[in-house]
Order: sequence, then C-alpha cells, then structure tokens
Amino acid sequence: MENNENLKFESLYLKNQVCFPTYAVANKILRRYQPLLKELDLTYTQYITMMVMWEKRKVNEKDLVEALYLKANTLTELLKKLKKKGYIDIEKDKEDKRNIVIVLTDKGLALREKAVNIPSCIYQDHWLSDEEFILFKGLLDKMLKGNW
Amino acid sequence: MENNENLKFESLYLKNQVCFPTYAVANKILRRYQPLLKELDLTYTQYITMMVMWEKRKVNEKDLVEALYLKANTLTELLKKLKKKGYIDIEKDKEDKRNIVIVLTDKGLALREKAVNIPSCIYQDHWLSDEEFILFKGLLDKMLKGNW
DNA sequence: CTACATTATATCGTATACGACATATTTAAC
DNA sequence: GTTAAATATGTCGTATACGATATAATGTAG
Repeated sequence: MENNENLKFESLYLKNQVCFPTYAVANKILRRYQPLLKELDLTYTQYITMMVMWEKRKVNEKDLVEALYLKANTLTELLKKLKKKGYIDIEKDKEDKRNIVIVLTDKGLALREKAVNIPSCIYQDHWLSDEEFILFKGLLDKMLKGNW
Repeated sequence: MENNENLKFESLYLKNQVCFPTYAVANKILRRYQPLLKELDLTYTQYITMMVMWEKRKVNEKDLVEALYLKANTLTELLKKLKKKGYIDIEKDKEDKRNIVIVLTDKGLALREKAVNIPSCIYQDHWLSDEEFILFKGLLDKMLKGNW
C-alpha cells in the first residue's frame, strides 16, 4: 500500500524533476555573476542586454525581447535604468513611431573593456568538462528553439 | 582590425554563452508552469516547496533551504503564504528554539491529488527526446552538486 | 476612408530572489 | 560561568519577471 502510494506520486518527487534543477542551476548562476557584475554596476539581466548592444550597437526593443527570450514589460524598466547609467540612449523610430530604438553610447561601448574578463572568471571552475559544456549548450539551444 | 576586435570580444557574444540559455530556459519553464499551477493556487516556488513537504511531511526551514538551493530569506515570505493558504503549519522546534519546523497539513496533503497530473502535462511536448532528458538531468545534477 | 484588428510599448500588481544587516539561540572557549 | 563565535531566521531594499490590461500608432477590410 505504501509502495503503491510511492509509485503513484513518484512523478512529484523533487529528485525526479528536470525543471527543478534547471531552475536551481539558473539561480546558482545568477548568484555567481552578481559579485563580478557589481564592479560594472550591472545586474545579470542588464549584462545580457549589454551583450546584445555591444554586438548590434542599435536595436528595436522588439528584437531585444526576442534575443533575450523575455517579455517587453520586463525590459521597459531595465532599459530606463541602463539609460540612467548612460550606457544606452532610447529613441523613437521615425519610420514607425510604435517602435523604440535602443542605441549604444560611447560610455556603454567603453564598458565592454571591463566586461571582457568576466566570461573566463565565470567558466574557470570547471563545473563541467569541455565536452559536457558543449553537450549542455546544445541541449539548451534546442530547448530554446523548441515550440513548447 | 575588425576581425581582431571580433576575436577579442568573442567571449561576450550572446550566442557563445552557456549561462544565458540556462537562464532563458529556466524562464521559459516558469512561464510554462504558471497556467497549470494557477489552478492549484500555487506559484512555481511554492510548488517545489510543496513537493518537499509531500515527501517529507515535516522539515526544518534549513533543510528546505538546502533541498531547494535557495536562501532562507527567500523562503520566509513564501512559507507565510503557504501557511495562509492552509497547506502547512509553522512551528518552533522545542529542542532548539532557533529552528523552525514546517509541517504539512491535511489540506496540503490533499492538494497532491490535484498536482499529480502536472508532471505529465509539463513533459509531454517532447522538448527533448527521452535520452536527451536523462543526459540533461545528469549534467544539471552534476552542476548542482558542484562546488562553484 | 473609416471602423476594427494588429502591433509595439508601457503601467500596474504580485511573487520571487538576493545581499546586507539585525535578532535570537545555542555552543564553545578560557 | 560569562563572553564571544556560530547558527537559524527575519527585515529591508533593490531588481527582476510575468500576466493582465491600457495606450498609441499602423494596417486593413469593405
């Protein structure tokens, strides 16, 4: 009887979840970034936003939302903060006045010189082997692209 | 020159990150759970807390914090909410009055009957194949246990 | 060419998460 | 045995994230 109950509710044990460790690892990653990013006066979400800006220099909010897999309302506040820090400018698209265009400032570009050391700091402690990292990233990218 | 710059800042491209897709997949997972959990009047973090309670029936806050890979202050508010909903009771440990003991109520246990269908709903859309899921979970568990 | 749908953002309310710091017990040191 | 260190929680302030809803601009149907 006790055994039957175990069987019935097996799918609800924490140790049998895939979503839970994904969530927990994501939290662990955010905690790890925080002290490093504090020196740049960036939060993690601000940092990945800046990554897009360093690469593209100029983007629609819509494109940013898609690149970061977030919702527009999450970015609204964040972009105001990055503007306040002087890393970006926020403009209206003259062609289509619904669009917001975000432009990297010189100060924002300069920040990249300080950020360039972060990835090696983050990945240096060998949480996984090189092969495992590649495998892991492949699975993640598949999940991100997947339509679920 | 342009090529040299690309090389120098390659590590800062979003597409070369491992942390970013982990974070993005975790967000995607949370969004997926939300409508299902709404029917149980639970958030995702409340749900994984209940998973521990369904299995253990009675735990220290400290053990809960360790099981969920969170910080104690994150759980304080959450436990108050679960108590308010009647799913748990919060007691002082008489042996060591620093400890808080969380106890599953009958109402909390009954909720498990409604929750038992959630895992199959969540995993049914084949984001990954069965083999990939096992692989993915193995990597996640390794990362969670890792000391970084 | 006007009413209605669509699109891109913004606002608001709720629920995390965390670090920094404070508090209450318990343990340990001398 | 008192004082100091360690442990377990709680409070506070900040920054996400999201759904629901509102608003403004553009597209489109008839």
